[in-house]
Amino acid sequence: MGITGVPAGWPADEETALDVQRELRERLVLDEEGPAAGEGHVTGLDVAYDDERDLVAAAAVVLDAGTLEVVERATAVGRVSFPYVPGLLAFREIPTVLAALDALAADPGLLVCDGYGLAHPRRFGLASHLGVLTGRPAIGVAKNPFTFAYDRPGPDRGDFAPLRADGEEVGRALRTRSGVKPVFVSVGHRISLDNACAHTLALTPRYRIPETTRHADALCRRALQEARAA
DNA sequence: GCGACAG
DNA sequence: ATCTTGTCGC
Repeated sequence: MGITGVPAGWPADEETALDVQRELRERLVLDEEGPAAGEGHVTGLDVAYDDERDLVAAAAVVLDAGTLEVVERATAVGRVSFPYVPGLLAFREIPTVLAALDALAADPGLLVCDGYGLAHPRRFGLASHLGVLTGRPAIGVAKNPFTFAYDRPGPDRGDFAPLRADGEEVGRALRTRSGVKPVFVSVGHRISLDNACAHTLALTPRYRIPETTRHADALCRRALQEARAA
């Protein structure tokens, strides 16, 4: 396994990235229910950075949606492809994430991203971008509210409050653990918001953060450490 | 113009 | 994201 280079033609400046975002947005599919929660595979994706050494490590962990047991794991190490710019996170994370996904032999099923999908300034966050590029159903589960305002959801697991933008529900602040800060769920591609929330609850039997993300987070950090040593 | 701002 | 020990609580 070598180091994945930044793809030829990958946007290098914000203006170009915004153009690409606008183009890909047209391919977003929002009229599908998506796979049922608890069935098939769910794949967690996450990325760790070392900007000092210009290194990025991504992890993809496939789980059995019913048992939440690990089916397969893959990692990829690459070069930083874009600076962090709120609203353009996908351009920073996607090249290496795609490399990790390509290394999988199993069917990824639903892609679970660490970030947003439709709940995005231009309705095309990381989860939507990755969904369109792979053609797969995808959801975004973020740990922070980004720029969206929301009413405090009820105190129990399963309670939620809409994330609104221009009067429309672009996502939900969903309580995955009673009495604990909610997570922020939004549709990425080819799935409904209700179903995205059902999947998120199915993935959080014990912790606030989905099992998919927890596995991917631990794995990409380990991969980054190994890349530093090499 | 000044902050806020997924990871 | 990342820099970072101990510590309170179930």
